[in-house]
Amino acid sequence: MKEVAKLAGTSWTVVSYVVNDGPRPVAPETRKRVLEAMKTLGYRKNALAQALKTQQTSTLGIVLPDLARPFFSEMARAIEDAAYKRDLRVLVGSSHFDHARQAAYVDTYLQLQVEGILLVPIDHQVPEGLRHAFETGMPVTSVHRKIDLNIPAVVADDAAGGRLAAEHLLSKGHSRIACLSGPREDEGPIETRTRGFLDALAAEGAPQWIPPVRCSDRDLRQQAYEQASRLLTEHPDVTAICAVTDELALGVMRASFERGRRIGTDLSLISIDGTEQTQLTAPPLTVVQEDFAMLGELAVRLLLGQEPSAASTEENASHVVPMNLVPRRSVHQL
Amino acid sequence: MKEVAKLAGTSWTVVSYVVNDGPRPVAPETRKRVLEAMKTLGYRKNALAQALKTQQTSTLGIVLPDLARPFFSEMARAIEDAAYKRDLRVLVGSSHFDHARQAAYVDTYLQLQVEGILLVPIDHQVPEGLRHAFETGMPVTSVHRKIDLNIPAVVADDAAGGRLAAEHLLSKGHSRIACLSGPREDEGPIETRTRGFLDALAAEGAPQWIPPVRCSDRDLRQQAYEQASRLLTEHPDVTAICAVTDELALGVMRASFERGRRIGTDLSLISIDGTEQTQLTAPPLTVVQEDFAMLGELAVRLLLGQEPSAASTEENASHVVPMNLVPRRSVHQL
DNA sequence: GTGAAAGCGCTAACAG
DNA sequence: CTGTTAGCGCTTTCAC
Repeated sequence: MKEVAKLAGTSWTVVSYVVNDGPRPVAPETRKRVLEAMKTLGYRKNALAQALKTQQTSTLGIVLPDLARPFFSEMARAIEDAAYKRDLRVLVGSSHFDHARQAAYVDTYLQLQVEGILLVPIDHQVPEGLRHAFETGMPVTSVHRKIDLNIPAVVADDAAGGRLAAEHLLSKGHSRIACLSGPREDEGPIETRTRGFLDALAAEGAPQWIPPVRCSDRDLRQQAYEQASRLLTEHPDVTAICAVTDELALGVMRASFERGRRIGTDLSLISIDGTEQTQLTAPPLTVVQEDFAMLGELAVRLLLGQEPSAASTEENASHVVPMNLVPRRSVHQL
Repeated sequence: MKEVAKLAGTSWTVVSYVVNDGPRPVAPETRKRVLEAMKTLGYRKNALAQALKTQQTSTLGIVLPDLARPFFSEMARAIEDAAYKRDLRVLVGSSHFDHARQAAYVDTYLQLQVEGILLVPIDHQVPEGLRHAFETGMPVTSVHRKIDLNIPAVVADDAAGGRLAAEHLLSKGHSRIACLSGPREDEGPIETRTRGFLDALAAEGAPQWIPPVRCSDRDLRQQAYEQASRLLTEHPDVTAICAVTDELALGVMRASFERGRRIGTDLSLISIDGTEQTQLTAPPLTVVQEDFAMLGELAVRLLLGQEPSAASTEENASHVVPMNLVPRRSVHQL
């Protein structure tokens, strides 16, 4: 900067003024000289120094379980897009479902003076250090699952998701409907979806036919396949399956493929998530789709305090983004 | 820091010494007091200030086309993992195949004084500003495709990938083999794979049966499906298809599903990429797999100058990571 | 073993 | 309109 000032024959203050276009006016003449000097020197402001001075890093930190899983990577993209629009950069880290790593990322981000932390938590536990940071003013919002009554959250309407799936299957005349779900938890998206599904079934006077088939967390994708296989053999008369996540649904597709049951023709399948991969399956999957774009948008708005904090309906400041039924080819009329 | 110093009844210098565990020794007694003070005050070092002083941000910048596409998100994860191991944080941005946005990210990262930039380029063009940065000492490496003879790159052995696919199909007795490829380019991974495939076919005395079917970049996934459909109708006697990317392969699966041709039974399919989603298809896809972990690892090593710069075989400092055949269920013996 | 002081590159009073 | 100056929070010589 000094260099630029010298070359332009002025003081660095003025250079700062033109770089930031303020806060004081600069004579057009001077400005031109400065601009020129910047060009020839290839000057680029040091965002670090600027941040140190202004206390504004224009950077967000994201911690999520696994950057390579479609569900999370679509979330990450949505968040990144929302951030980009607002001229914010994002640091991203995968926790790999490891509490220590999750906490480590939170800590680093704190040290880096991010403007806020977006956490897609591993489970309900609040990472070491995050609570304190939040209470002392660091903006924090949890995404996809709530971890604390006070920490704002933006989650999908998982219960409605389950309900939509159930209603859709019912409306197509199914009654022997199975549900493929994840490990039983106390709370969390998986459980909420499952419950929403089951409740809707009951509400429509078609109570659960067989209990939800549970896949354990370890090696989930393999589990999905195995449990689905078991399901199909033990209950050959099942006519429709609701998979609580897309990955689970893919397991069902494989299992039914191997048993010669054609999805969308003699077995219906619906899943909840709606990641892009479900468009590309054979046949394309009917899904209840999470609105990732809105989720991301809302998450950064909430983080930046640009959202009316719709604590109206919820006990805390959490926002709920709607889920939508996207009919494709995997559900047939019975 | 001052606070901590005061509470510990010493000077901030000493606090710095204990925080960094150096460069001067500290009396165990004093150290304990400082540590205590840090705890009670919840002190966390300001990484910005530290970076400003030391000129070390411990941060890498990544720019890639689309964070949500499995191919890139697996790359991103691999890079993130490699970075995490070395205590480096990563900023990530999606260019969305937009040159301006790609350049914008490069520029921001430069301003943020990252220690290096990892670019997964949109095409062969070197983004505005990147070349200059590189030439003035900023570590830069391009990943997945080369953009410049001087800028180090780490790419997969795409030609070998194509060859492996061809050889595998041939070894299973196929001869009416089609190739589903992307838009024709001058160079780049897609083209290299295609060429490798074709060359191997010729080398094995089984020259191309029909020319590669090209999908244009616009709406690639839809194209894959449509072109595959066309291929199957126009050439019903095709017995094996090599899709040059996983996304293309998914299109083939859908098209063949609709035509009642069972993959792995009466139509063989192999694809190149090997993203995780190919394990979950029905049937699981036989693929030529890119070693993302090694790619990421190598990329950051190269970036940090920790790699012997194996310019031996290549004209520039690019590294080539091997590709591996992963036989699954989608290729049948003829 | 400890402390005072300079300075990383920038912003923003505050004078001129 | 422009220039001087004092820090932002930290590291690190250099004296004590």
